[in-house]
Amino acid sequence: MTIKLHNTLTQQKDVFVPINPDHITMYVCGPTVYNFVHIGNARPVVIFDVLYRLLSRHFPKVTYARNITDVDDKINKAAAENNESIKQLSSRFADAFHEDMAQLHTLTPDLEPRATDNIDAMIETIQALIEKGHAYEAEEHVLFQVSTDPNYGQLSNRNLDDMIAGKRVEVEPYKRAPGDFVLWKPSTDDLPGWDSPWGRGRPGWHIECSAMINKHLGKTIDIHCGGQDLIFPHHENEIAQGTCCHDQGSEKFVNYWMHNGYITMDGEKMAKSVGNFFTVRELLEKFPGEVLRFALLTAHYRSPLDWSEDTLIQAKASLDRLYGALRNAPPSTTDISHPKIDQVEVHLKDDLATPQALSVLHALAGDINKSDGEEKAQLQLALRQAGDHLGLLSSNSDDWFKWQADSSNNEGLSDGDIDALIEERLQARTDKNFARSDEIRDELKEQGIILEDSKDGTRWTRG
RNA sequence: GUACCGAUGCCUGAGUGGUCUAAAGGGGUGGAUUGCAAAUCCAUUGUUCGUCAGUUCGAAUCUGACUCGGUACUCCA
Repeated sequence: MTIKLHNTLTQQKDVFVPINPDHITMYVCGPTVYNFVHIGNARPVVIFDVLYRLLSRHFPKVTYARNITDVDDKINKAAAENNESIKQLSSRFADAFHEDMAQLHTLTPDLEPRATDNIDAMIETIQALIEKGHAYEAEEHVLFQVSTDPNYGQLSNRNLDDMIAGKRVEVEPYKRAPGDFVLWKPSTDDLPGWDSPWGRGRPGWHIECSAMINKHLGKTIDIHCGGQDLIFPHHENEIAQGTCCHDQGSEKFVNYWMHNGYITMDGEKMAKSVGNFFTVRELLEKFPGEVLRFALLTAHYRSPLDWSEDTLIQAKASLDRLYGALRNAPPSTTDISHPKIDQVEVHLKDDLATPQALSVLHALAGDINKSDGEEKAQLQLALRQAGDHLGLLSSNSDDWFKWQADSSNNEGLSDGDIDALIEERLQARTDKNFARSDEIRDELKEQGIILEDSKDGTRWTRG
């Protein structure tokens, strides 16, 4: 019954014990919206969507928050280049992000706070940190003084002495110690800024999450998720801010920290800065979103997942098999119980073991293909429901097999063209004119259309 | 320098002391089915888990060394 989650704080799988079983709180670090997201950015969104679905099945209320960072130096730069406001730029890419994530069948978070809507909360948090002696002003900046937090380094399992200060980036001269990080920084007139007790400026990167969690979810939340690359410094700094701003500095900020592994390309981390990435948008031109989602779930979320064309081809083939088992399934929304649905749940409750959960889906598909009648119908319902636990198999199976890349341009045969040719072929077959019949089938195959004859007629698939 | 992760069969990818003669899918091969196909079903393929030592009655799983690759200490999911 218990749910186990890998907690970066303890570096092991822990039994999930909620703060309040009647209301779970989870927060996922969302995108900085200055361009289209790549498939690596999509991984946490899909993975923690599975977590959200799981928690929602086991607890009466789950509040899932995912922020949108809409002020940041990369945004400022991009907006300036386009000669538009950061609001215009960030809104456009936030919309694009929502569209892309919808294609991946992810559920909408309950809250989606934006940084620029929460500047006041950030200023309050910074003020509290100054009052409690954890932050100081220097040259119009406000900095967090890391040495005042004895627990600093707890999440990333490192101590300041072991880190080589300024190894890769120059240490600013106004810092008291190299590890101190910016809470607030001044803006010149040409940059976005907000009035504050320290002059016109803008927030540092880490403060928004701490402040928004505090404001929207509470002092201590159950689960905080994100990519591994956020462990340090982002999440380490969030903990420092999020605990030190409270009266009881020892109050926990987050009970369970979950981090997903990287998507790699030829073994190397996919990253915008490296340039080795595919945007979700371009991948969606070639494959249905569900294929991307499935591919992201084939590996365990903490393992690296190497991305290639073959990854998608194999994911598509697997989904074809599952949807094949659902063909001619009776429409129904009835909740049913089946041991294999329970098996899926058992795997998901074990730190989101999605690969094992997917293997159960395949077992169900095999059962379906070997059964018929009422038993088959029941098994199909079970597969639909098991798939729903993973956010999969919600499409109509006929639509699935007729999915067409680039449906906007009219290259290739329309559904009507195909049906007409099948009609002609049927007549040829009735006449035992197999030469003509096979000719039509070969023509269609040239166009990527695969035919399947059965006693109930001929159906087709875009391969 | 410090901290950390990975290396599994043709491919993707589970498995962290015995039920592993390694899940599941993809791929290959043979058979059933089909006018022929496709889909489906059945069978089959891979004694093998980076290397070398060790612990153990027993290791893919634990320990040590090594090799290779990657990550963090910059922005990053």
